[in-house]
Amino acid sequence: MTAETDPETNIRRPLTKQRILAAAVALADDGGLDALTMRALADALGVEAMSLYYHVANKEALLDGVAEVVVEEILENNADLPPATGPGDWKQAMRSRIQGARQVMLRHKWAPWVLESRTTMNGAVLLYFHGFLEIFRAGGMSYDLAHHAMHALGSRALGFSQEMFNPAPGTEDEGDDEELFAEMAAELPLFFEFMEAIAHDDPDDQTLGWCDDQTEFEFALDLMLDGLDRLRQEG
Amino acid sequence: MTAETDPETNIRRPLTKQRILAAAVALADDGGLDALTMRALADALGVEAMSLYYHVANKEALLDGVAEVVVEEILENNADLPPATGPGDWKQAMRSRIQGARQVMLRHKWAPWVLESRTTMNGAVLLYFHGFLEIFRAGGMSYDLAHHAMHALGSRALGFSQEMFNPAPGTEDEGDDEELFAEMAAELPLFFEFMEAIAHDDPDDQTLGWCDDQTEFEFALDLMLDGLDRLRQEG
DNA sequence: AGCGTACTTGTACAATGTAAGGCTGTCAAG
DNA sequence: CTTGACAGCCTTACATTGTACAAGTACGCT
Repeated sequence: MTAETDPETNIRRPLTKQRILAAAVALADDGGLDALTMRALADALGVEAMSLYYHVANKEALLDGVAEVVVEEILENNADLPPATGPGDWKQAMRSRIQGARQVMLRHKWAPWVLESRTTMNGAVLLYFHGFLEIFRAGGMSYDLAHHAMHALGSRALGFSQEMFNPAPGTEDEGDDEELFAEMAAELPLFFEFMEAIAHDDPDDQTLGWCDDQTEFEFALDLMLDGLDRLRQEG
Repeated sequence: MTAETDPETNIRRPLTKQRILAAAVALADDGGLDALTMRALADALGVEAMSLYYHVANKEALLDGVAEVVVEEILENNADLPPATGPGDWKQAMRSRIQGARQVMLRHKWAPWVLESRTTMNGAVLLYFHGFLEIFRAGGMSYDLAHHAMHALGSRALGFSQEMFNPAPGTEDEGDDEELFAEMAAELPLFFEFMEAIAHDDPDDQTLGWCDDQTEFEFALDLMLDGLDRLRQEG
């Protein structure tokens, strides 16, 4: 099976890094990160595994590329958002961009893991954060506060809050936790009441894991933004 | 090489799950997570790889166990901390426990990755969060607010803020980022000023990655705690 | 036609997790 | 003491993965 000619159009369509990355995203979208192996990716492109290595140094580099594609998707997604004009709307400007990022994460539920496993930045990320910087400045923050703010937001700035103990996306093994809860509730009195009180279901699919639904995400986000705004006012 | 008898004491020391987990932690401590393979672990215990499977279902189960050991270490580490007595000191009680957790994370820099990759909870985690629940209640929070608070704190509750783009612990590939920064600074005007303004070195080894030094951690932590306290007062 | 460059493939290997079944020592019951 | 059963450990083997290496193929240029 050679990939020189596309069987449909019969036109030669050489492999490119872009095509590879796009295929990688698609592969992960249906099948999860585990499905993204070099062989499977090559297969999806009608090519042998080793062919990928001409365009991509190794798998880490591939994931770096995938991460960049995802952030670029955020940038496109947010392209139409109005800029911040001053201290009055910096918070709203941040909020809408972060929500935009979150939309992209909901499209690619594996993306948080890829992003968190990257060790180096890339152009898209820098651009993305540069946008935040503009907003912080428009809001009248010092560089120092802006810097703290970015770190404080952490992964939330990219639209997700990587919580621990998320049942793997796709699989339904939440049952294990339920068991444990029931078991411990007897010994840990508060937990019983607690579990009763907070029982909340999640009808829509706005979840990125255990309890990380839209509501929780926004709660924490606003907590941060409000806190930052207060610090900003204090100078 | 059979493991029946310990060469030193010449006493038979059977494998146990505890010994395996302890060895796993030690292995990861020097060598990182990559060094924690079933074969290497078996080697460290003077045993064959497959012997581990009698005590541990598979590698996922091993990591589950390791995660639990780490949280148990936090619990021990925090055992002596005074309880919260009321609304006046709930924040301090939280703060000291989270700092305690952070100490443990600094001892096991690989632990954040293990914890974040777990999909199910365990007894130790439940105990740990139960302690928080007691504090929240002592502080006069509603269960609902307590619940939000836990999620908002997220991984910070366990002593780390898993930021993106952390140079891998051990390796020094921060250079890549520096390059990128320099490259983009020309096009992104704000960044130049920004980088100048925030340049901060990190003499002590209190870091868990890129900029996640003690200062940043505490900044975000206090932002959250202060915000929560405000919500608490508002009822 | 021939040649060099850009791209692709075939083959092969090492590292890893783990399935399946065999070996061995210990200990209780006969 | 013998016998059997079982807990604990090992041997062998295999599938999956990333990727080194070298040889192959197509295509533009002279």
